[in-house]
Amino acid sequence: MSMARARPLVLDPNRRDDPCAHCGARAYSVCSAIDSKDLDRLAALSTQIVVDPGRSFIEEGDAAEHFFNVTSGTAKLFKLLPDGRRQITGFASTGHFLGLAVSTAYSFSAEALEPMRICRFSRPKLKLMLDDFPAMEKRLLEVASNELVAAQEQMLLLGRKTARERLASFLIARADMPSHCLGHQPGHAETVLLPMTRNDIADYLGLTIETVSRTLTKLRSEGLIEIPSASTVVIKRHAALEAIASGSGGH
Amino acid sequence: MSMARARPLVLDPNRRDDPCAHCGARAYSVCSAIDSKDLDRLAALSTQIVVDPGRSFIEEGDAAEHFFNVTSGTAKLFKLLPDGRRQITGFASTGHFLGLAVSTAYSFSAEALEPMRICRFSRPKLKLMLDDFPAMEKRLLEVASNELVAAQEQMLLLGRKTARERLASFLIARADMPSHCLGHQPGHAETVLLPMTRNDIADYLGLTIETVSRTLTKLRSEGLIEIPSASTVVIKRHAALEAIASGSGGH
DNA sequence: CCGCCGCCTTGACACAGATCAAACTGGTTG
DNA sequence: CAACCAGTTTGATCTGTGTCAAGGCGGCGG
Repeated sequence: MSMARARPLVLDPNRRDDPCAHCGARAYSVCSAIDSKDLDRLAALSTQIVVDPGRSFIEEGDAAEHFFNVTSGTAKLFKLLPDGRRQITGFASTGHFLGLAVSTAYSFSAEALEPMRICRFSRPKLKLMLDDFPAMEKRLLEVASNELVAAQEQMLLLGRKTARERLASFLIARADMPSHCLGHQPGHAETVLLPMTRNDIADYLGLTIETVSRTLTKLRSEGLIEIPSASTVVIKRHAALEAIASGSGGH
Repeated sequence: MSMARARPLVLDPNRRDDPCAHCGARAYSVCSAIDSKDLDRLAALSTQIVVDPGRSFIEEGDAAEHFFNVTSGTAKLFKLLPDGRRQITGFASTGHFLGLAVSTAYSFSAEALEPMRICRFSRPKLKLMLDDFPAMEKRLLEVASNELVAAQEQMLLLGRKTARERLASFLIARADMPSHCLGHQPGHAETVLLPMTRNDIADYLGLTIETVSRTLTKLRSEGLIEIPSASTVVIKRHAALEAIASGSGGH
């Protein structure tokens, strides 16, 4: 490839050189708090890893030795009960920071849905570095606060919304997702891509796969959405769907 | 009172002097990150407020102008749907820090269950002060991370546990609560006090009041708990209850 | 001390969503 | 291109929890 010849150093596999400079997630991630001139110090702490779909890279209960920063792709984060019941607590895509759990063990598992690139940091080393970069600590607090708000919203969904409202909320949330999470323009996307299976959606929304399927079929038959393929939903009536999602949609 | 004469300055109502020094929550709260010598600066930013039971002090959607630190008493934190369905996302008692929401508006409401004393800070002023005290920022991140873990556990409960498991989890969590949340010795308390109504428990666990009542009655009839009064539960078989809570309790 | 009122418990029944079962679909392999 | 397979859809039935309704209990004020 001609690009290989134009920038040989970058592609040289023996040189782990300046990964941040070419990181697509940098602008959206916690790293944005770090000055360009200090990036090499951050880069020195990081290891780039690749995770294939279906592969886990965090196992609930394991010693929490690393922080992770998703560079591309999507993962599902989940907790299990001993009999196999599963709750997906979120999906992590480009820019997402993982591993905030305070204790010494991870409190959830993470598995790739799509091919992923992840930037991995030694936990103790990054913690030390945080002392020198309060701006990054500030950014982490911001991120954690945002996740907390999202978690509370999800509790409302799981505790009090109907299946119909849960699906509507899920689709609206996906459609309103920041553009870098999947490369489309900002604002509502009317086409929503679902990299996860129906089973994952069910485990995220506290439902069964059959209820998810039936409810989507119903929304389609009412003209609110179209489903050109199992992993693609087109939102036809965004406002109506939003009304359902918020709990003021009737039925 | 003789104490009044011994320390007249403290009790002088016109002197808002050094509230932190006598704050019972200090050791457990984010303030523990602040050196004694800097406490006066923190105290200068704070206003002590008292909230009667049933009174709200945070209203979802209102401009987020303050941070709060619970000094004594307990509040319920909740979100509402337009038709009145309610999800309680947590209970905040002594030492709890509130108001982390990033956006400009609160994402939940808070209402006192018991008489409360709260330490209130101006949001922008405290944020400025954080720049000078990275230790406090670190502490806040710790707190937020802990809450995130708790929120994920609650999602598992709301999405995947049965009514029986939810009640068991709730009672176990209350029994294992840090001692400063209600003044008993550390470790399991076998006597659990419930300052909230059955309705609040129901809205916290994503159930109805009737199901909460019936399920508690059932646990009692099985000899796992006793219910000397509506607001007191005595755990008779902690291990068995824990097994149910974790999802490996049979039935 | 009595009566009221809010909260809690208990019972009978209904229903949203779970479970069990079977057929369909689209992509992949030999 | 046929057979397969994982994931999805659809159908029939069941059930845990919700809903509606009727007491019971305990604390507070008069």
